[in-house]
Amino acid sequence: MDKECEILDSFIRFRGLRHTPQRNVILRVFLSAEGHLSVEELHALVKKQDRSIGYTTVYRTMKLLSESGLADKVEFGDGIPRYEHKYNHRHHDHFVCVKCGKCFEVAHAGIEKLQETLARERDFTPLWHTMQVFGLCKGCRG
Amino acid sequence: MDKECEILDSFIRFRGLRHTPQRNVILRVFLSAEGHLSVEELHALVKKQDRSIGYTTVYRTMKLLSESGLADKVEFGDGIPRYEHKYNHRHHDHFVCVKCGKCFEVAHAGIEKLQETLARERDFTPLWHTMQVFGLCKGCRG
DNA sequence: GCTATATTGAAAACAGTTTTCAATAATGAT
DNA sequence: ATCATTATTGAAAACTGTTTTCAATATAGC
Repeated sequence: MDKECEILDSFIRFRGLRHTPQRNVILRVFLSAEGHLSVEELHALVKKQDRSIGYTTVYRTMKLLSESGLADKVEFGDGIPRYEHKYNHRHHDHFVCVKCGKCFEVAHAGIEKLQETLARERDFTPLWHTMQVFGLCKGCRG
Repeated sequence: MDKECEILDSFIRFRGLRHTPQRNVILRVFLSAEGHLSVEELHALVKKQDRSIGYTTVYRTMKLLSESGLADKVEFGDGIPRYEHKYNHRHHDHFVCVKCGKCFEVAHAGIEKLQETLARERDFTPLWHTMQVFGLCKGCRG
């Protein structure tokens, strides 16, 4: 968490932006929360720390965290973007249960390799990718 | 195209819905268009055939085409869902150029296999998946 | 043709996000 | 510390893509 604060810190300095208590609160709340959070969920958590922080500021700050490489915006096809931690987290794909909504993260070098190969065959330079597998988790299959 | 009309036809009958000229026009326009079309783009094409058809009807009809298995809704991360042909088209992944927006379709059995394996290892029953690789195409790399 | 009701298009409502704007607050210079 | 500059904030308004509402219309079965 110290490291992440430092990253935001230098990003803010680099861009000529300013430190604010709101940004600190939002970063802290985001980092201490697990899983994939929508802006709405994040705002609800943030308000528990400081009810005066508006959702506009959460939107703006999450954009900032994305740009600084601390957060990653992911989409699971329900139209609601969510944010997950990015710093110190290897890239992974998502297995989403269509019944309970739970989401498993899967990192596998083979997939990345295969994508690289397919891209190269088509003279395409891959920069990043997203993959979601939708299905039923163990508990929901019965 | 005859086959697709037949599919919509029986889907409409099966569901107790009704045939309308609007639905026919929209299906025809969708089938004769190439690539990945947003509702807005589709509506523009449809209006060339019949200016009285509203965008609401295009939304409703595309939902119908999806449900009947003729169309597939795909998302490329820019927040604008697009539709592509589904009937007689094998599942494929998308390579999207982040500069020019062009989109290549890639079908590869290896990826599906790998996904199956990973899913099974996690006691997860995969139903469908989407994968997008973002990068630079040959022309845009220079 | 007649009836029941699905469909239509326009407008309104809606949801999530972004912009606007006046008030506030952080930063660097003094 | 004080001041001047200007980034930031929160609320409200605007915006965008989509869905719902509703009265008018059109379809399908009798």
